[in-house]
Amino acid sequence: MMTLKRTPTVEPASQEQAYLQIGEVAERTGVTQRTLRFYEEKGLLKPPSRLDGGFRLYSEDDVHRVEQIKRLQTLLGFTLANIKDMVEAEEIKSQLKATYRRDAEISERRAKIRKAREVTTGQVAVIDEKLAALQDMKSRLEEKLTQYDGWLLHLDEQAVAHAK
Amino acid sequence: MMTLKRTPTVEPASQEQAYLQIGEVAERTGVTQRTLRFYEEKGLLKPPSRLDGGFRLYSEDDVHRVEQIKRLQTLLGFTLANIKDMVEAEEIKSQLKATYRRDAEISERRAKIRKAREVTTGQVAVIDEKLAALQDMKSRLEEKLTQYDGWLLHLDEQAVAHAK
DNA sequence: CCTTACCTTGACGTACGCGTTAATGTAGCG
DNA sequence: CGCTACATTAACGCGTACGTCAAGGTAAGG
Repeated sequence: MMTLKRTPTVEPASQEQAYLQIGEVAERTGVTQRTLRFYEEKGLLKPPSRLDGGFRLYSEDDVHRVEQIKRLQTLLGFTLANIKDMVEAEEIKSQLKATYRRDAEISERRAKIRKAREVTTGQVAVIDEKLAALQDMKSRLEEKLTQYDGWLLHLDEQAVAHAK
Repeated sequence: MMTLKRTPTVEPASQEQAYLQIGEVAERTGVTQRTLRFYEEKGLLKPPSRLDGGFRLYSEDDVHRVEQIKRLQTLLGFTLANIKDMVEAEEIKSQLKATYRRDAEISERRAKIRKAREVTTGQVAVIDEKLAALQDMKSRLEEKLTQYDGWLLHLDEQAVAHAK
């Protein structure tokens, strides 16, 4: 009894990344294991490395990725397809860092960066739309609140008039 | 040929509301007729009045309602169930105006208003969360943009160095 | 009365985002 | 070696938000 496998399974060799199994990632991100596999299947998470037995090994970056996805989804209401486009734009960043210093085809690199810039600009535009809509909503709601307060005051007056 | 039923079908008696059939509403709001019936079925739209033949007759208010629903859904990512709660809170406002001047049970009216106030306050809180998340996202993206710009500048320098 | 445009109520179909078994494999403790 | 905790893939299920027929009724012009 009291078996408890509890340790993260893969200790860092010495100063490398601490890898996590799917259960740990699920716990830390608040999503289910099913969801993690689903995201992988849908291309939202790159296929993680595997332990010999086939167990998935995630990095801290993957954890942040998942958190990012969840924010985009639940708070901002993007679809997974949308989010996929966004994270793919992120991939471009990594690609750019990787290809660095092979200075043949500089113009190609410039083009890629420009495209990434355009994508990001579009995302900002979408966000600005949502911000505007939210602020509009908020001011409407605040108007309602002051209206409610006015009514309550009015009722107070009536009550006083009634009591006298 | 050239039959064209085109007129809104129900002319205002003289100064009343101009009522619209479902097709017109669909066109003006950009949703399908199916969606309008679906919203009605789900309680998001109150059952509209009907023409003798059974055809639905919508008011301008209904049109605004639909636009509101669509904003809440597509821009803010609320579910229809959520939105239903919100529009039901709106109903309370109408109810309150209707019941006005039957001053029996003032305290009951006060309670209803307080509850509506609470609901609205909750909605504002949700919106504030989303606003914060969006602003966070936006600043991240803007950081990325300046990073891209930096890279482009860097590439320019390299190109110059290469050309000299 | 016929045609045409517009509407009605079912009712089944579909895409998305996972949930939930089922059947099975693996890692480590005792 | 066996137990147990944890993992794997495959596949069917489900709630949401409609799409898409099907079969037919209605309004108005010709």
